[in-house]
Amino acid sequence: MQTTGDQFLVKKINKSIVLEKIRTESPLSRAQVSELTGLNKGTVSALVGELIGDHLVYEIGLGQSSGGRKPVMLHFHKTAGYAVGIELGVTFILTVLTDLEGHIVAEQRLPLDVKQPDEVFERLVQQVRALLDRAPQSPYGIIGIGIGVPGIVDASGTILFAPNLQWESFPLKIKLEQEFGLPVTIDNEANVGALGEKQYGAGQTSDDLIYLSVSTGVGSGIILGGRLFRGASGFSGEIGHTSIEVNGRRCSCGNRGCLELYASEGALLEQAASMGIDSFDQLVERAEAGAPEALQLFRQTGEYLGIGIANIINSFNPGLILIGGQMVGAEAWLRNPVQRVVRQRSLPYHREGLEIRFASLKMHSAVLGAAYYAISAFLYKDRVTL
Amino acid sequence: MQTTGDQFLVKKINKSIVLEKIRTESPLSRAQVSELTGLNKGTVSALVGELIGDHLVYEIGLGQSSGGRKPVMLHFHKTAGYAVGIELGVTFILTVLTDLEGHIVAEQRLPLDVKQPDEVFERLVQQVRALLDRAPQSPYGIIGIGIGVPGIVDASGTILFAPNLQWESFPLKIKLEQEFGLPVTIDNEANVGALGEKQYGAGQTSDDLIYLSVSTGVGSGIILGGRLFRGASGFSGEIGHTSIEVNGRRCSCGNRGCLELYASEGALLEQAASMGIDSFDQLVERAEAGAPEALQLFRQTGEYLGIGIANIINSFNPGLILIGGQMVGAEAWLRNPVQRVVRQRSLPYHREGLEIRFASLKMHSAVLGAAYYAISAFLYKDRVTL
DNA sequence: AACTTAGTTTGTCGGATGTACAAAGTCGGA
DNA sequence: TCCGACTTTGTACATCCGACAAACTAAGTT
Repeated sequence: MQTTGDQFLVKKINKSIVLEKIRTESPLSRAQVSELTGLNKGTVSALVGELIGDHLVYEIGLGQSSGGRKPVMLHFHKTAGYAVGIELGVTFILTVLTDLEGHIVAEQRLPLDVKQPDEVFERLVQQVRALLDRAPQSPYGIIGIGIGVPGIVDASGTILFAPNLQWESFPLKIKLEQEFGLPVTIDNEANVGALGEKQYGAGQTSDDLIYLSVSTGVGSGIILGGRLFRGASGFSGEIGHTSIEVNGRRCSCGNRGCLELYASEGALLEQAASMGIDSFDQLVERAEAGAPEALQLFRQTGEYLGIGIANIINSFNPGLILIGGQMVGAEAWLRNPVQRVVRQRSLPYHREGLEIRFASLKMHSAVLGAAYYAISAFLYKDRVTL
Repeated sequence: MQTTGDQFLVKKINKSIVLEKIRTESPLSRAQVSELTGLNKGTVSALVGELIGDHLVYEIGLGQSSGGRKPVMLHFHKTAGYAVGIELGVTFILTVLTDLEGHIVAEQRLPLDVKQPDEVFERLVQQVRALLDRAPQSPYGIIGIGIGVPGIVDASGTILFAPNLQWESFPLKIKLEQEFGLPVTIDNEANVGALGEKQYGAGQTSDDLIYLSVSTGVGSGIILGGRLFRGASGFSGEIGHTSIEVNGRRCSCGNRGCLELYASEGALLEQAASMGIDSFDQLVERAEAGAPEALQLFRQTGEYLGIGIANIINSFNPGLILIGGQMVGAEAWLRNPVQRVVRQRSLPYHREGLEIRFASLKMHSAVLGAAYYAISAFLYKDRVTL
């Protein structure tokens, strides 16, 4: 039984449209909203009235006249509530408190030296609790918790498998909801990163974008037609485990020649070990100092990354590719080799109108995406998009 | 200015839902439609009344009573109009006339020995004209022409590039519309093939499926969330030109180690040449006779295909992979190697709930998909889906 | 006769729309 | 500087449309 149409549906649609416009393009007057959306002036008036009652919109005062009565300018009420965004990393927990526009009002980073699920969960809870204490008063208070994790998550919010944490079947969503009594949204780190960049970062211009999260491994978040594409079971985007070398090295996943064996932080450090380097930051320092081996290593990584990206371009024909994760720190040395290889290997028509950029939120793509997840779940609870 | 909601939108949505239900699950009574859709009985009555007035639904008579008044059974009026479906191949033009349920009522196949755009276009027009003459009388007559082509098509219906036909920038849609004064829909052969299998063939069960068209090259049609995904500019699905071998052979596309150099009819025939074989059918004959070299060739092709498919699975997490194109003729020898390699190389969670099948419409996937394109454009002109 | 099921009719309700209008401006000319 | 003409903003009100619930008719079964 699918969603059918009735008057309530119509109202939900229109109210969402009005809120969305004000949220993304404020300040706006009622008249401008009517103009921009095509909705009747009276309709806009009524809906804005409700949104003001909902504390989601407020009047900021009079604007400039353009030859007639002065307009009443409307703003999105970004402090009507706050969201918690979490990135559960392999070696850290990053938590932020944001307003409804995704501005960070508090931030905490806790290094992680343990991996046991229950231990980690306890620290996670502590972090969130500390953050909640710092939340300002607001009409709605904390509206939800969003979290990105380094693993595969099913529809019920259970982490099925997180290789780098060595977790299996951990019902994180349910446990967090029980702990805090707040709505919890959870997804793969690459998916929330994609969402973050699309909403607040370098991805705002494109509706068909692929966010590549290049860290220990290579994951991706796929946004098609403006929406996150999760695949049939919610596991889409494991681009790090596509094979680019039929008889390449064996990967822990069972496949051979996986992209992330050649183009990831893990692959990079493995090779850098022979140079006596054991962290990404060290390697970046060397490159900054102009060490040829370091530069060569980055160039090679960029080239492999370009191969993976060309494959994505030919398959998906996205409008934008965003490179994120740890690897954004090496943008200076990666940019050219990536671009060159993509130019060589992708199809000409696909390349037209395509952009390749680096994530602009840097280390915050995922936390902000996670927070936005919670925010959009709150703002558009029963939203219907056409 | 986006689509906003009003009463007309509601009606369009509901009318589409009712028609869709009757079209796909007839015979149904009004009461059953109400039950299945969740729409009020009165609403269904009114909408069915209109659909009957539109000649799209008719009453077939009384059905079985289940303890009360006998229901009036409704049927989709599949002969209210006819659609033309065309597959423009490299060596042939296949045209069909179908009713609105996609049943073929007339079919023509013309071998093509020319490639010049104007020549081909002329023959195409002749074929269509001959088909139109054979169309039965019906309330709507011919409702549209759908066509699948072996190349890249832009949003305006221009064939930008068709390598195997050696065409560039040919405005096929506009020319056909001028010629026949009928609505024309046009898309890549793999995309219409995907649509055909999804609608009438082996893909009816899945909303996230990838149709692999394995013929001279390897293309794909990607259906996500029940809709065809075209990419940012409409060129998605060139999976044949994803690289599976970094330093593999050069491909005409500029890339190296492209999948279709290893797993396509073209690749197969190239290798079969040394056996004195120069057509796909000959190779199949040999395999049927049990010739070890032929069997080995198919096995190898299946293995490479499996590698490409594993990459697709890990990237997209589809619910179903359909193998179509010429290669369906070799299902018997391909099935096992493909399955084996996919089992070895795809991620376990992605493999769960995934099916790999061969296209069930065989050579008709594309024509029927093309016809369905035209049919759905007619039935759901201003449809809005939620 | 009592109960079921199918389908229609009728009145109600919610929400978008168009029109009219009041409020509050701008602007140009005397 | 003042005044009248015109603009723009936002609200009020009557109307229309379509879904819905409930009552009702029709036609069966048990």
